[in-house]
Amino acid sequence: MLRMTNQREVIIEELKRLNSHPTADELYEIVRKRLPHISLATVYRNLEQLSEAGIIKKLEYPGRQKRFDGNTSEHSHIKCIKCGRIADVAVKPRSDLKDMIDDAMGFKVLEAKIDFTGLCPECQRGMQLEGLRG
Amino acid sequence: MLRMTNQREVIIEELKRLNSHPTADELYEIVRKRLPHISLATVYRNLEQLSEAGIIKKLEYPGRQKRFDGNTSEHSHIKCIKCGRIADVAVKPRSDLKDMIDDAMGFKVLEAKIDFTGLCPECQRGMQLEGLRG
DNA sequence: ATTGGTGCAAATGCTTTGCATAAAG
DNA sequence: CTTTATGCAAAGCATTTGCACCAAT
Repeated sequence: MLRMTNQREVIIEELKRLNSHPTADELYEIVRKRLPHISLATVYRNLEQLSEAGIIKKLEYPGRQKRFDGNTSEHSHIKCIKCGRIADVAVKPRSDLKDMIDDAMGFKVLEAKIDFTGLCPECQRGMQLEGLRG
Repeated sequence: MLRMTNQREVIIEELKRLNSHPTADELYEIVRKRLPHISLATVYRNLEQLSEAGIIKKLEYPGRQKRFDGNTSEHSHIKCIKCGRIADVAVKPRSDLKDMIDDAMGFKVLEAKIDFTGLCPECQRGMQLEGLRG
């Protein structure tokens, strides 16, 4: 069973406090302010275990780093193609997406989720500036 | 501009011939039968350039390796959570998914796609066997 | 006392890059 | 001839792991 260590407690606290979706190393930098000797491996191990336990959520998107969410309630995300930032998104009630499949080639469909990508407000501004320059 | 080298030609040919969605190293092993001295780096570089040029498609899913598709026509995929295999999927005509967003937090939505995950026929069988054993 | 957790450094796995040489246009 | 491409080996980056020590139950 999971034991409540100091490290684990601080990792949970800090992640739940944030409403962003940090990567393991971003959270490591935050947690380090309270526990200067914590190891990055500990952060990785805990994020993995805590998401398995359903205490946090692991957001696996294509690209480099995984991101983590302290908010475990059902909600959708949108990811910025430029900076990788992830934001929460409110989605209208919808009919079951799984019904949209006509032919799944013998697969057993376990999950069907909408994957939004876009540009965050910051990167939209950045691109306008680039346009002015050249 | 892209030059047509022997290596590039064989990479395109073999990928378009397949109806699977190989990883870079899987395709490398296939191409190697015709070009034994080709480098894995060449395969990676070409897959990147060819997908930028729209000649093939890069499938970026969470998890370990990227996969590539010689079929560039619009179609959906489903990925097996166990073995990572990707299959094509036929999806019913649907209203614009982008309209499902109520609040995108200021993001400019560029893409909204349905992301299916499931178990491929082989892995379903595998799990039945495991069930009998354990 | 007995697990499970931690810090560290090293290893891993996929992918990218630097560089000298070779081939395409 | 001037790019662009290639092969090789080395580097990169996010993540995982082995191991000796430490701490929670």
